[in-house]
Amino acid sequence: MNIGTASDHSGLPPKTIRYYEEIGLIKADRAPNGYRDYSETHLHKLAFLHRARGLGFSIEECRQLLALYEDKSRASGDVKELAEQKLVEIDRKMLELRELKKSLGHLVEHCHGDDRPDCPILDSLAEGLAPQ
Amino acid sequence: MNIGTASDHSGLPPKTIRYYEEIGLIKADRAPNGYRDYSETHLHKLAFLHRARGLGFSIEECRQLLALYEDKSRASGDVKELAEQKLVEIDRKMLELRELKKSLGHLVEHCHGDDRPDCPILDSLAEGLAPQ
DNA sequence: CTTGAGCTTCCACCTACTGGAAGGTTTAAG
DNA sequence: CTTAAACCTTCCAGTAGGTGGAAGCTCAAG
Repeated sequence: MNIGTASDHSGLPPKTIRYYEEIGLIKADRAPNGYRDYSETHLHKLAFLHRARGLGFSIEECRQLLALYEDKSRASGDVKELAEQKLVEIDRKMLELRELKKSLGHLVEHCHGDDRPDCPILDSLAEGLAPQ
Repeated sequence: MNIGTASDHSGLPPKTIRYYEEIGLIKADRAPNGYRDYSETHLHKLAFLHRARGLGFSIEECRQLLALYEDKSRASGDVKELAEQKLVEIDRKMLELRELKKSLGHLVEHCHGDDRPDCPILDSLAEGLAPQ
């Protein structure tokens, strides 16, 4: 499948997919005409990259995460350790999202678009910090 | 409080804090000696920025999110709409994190660092895609 | 067989930092 | 008091991760 279709399915712009190939993150096959050719497996990896990057994982982290899915890495105990470390990081991100959501939800509830002058937002922003 | 202390409390490197000031994202007061001076409110915003950036929100999105907490924005109905739109995005990110976690958890469970050649990872990666 | 969409590479530009130099300030030790 | 470490300042260059656009090739439709 061509890069445009792969783009549609993965959510990544063609430019970005080419860039990822350029930096050795994910290499496409080539059709006889020179066009990049993507398989379902490629699609999965691209969609995975889209998700992971959108969640704040760096390219290097994505490279590690992708390595987890490659045969050569699966034989090593380091891999499991890396995955577990990423799981901890994911839990932290989920917690942060919950806090962010709480802050914003608070805003939506209490500052409902009229001229009410009081806003408890900074309080909820303060989550986890010393009180003012 | 000085930039170093603000850095310790917010988790953002001093360089990044200065950069955020340079692009007009968050402006510090100045002490008589010319040093930047941060209040608790500044700290909250910096910690908020740290969280939001780490979760994949762009600088421009962070600028919008910060605007939600400023008086001038609170009088507008657009603000509520923006916040609700961000809430949808946060829910999506949480869902994606759960999927990512499922994939990785699967890996940790089934590929336990020995030489087992079979791995169901690409299946769980395929979450939401057409089957291979 | 031409027109347009889609692909290729290459190069420049953009965003979001990050490192380092050069120099002023504050703190703590001698 | 002074000197050294650990701050802080600005400025400038470099890096990471794309993104836009030009020039040119390819493919499917009319």
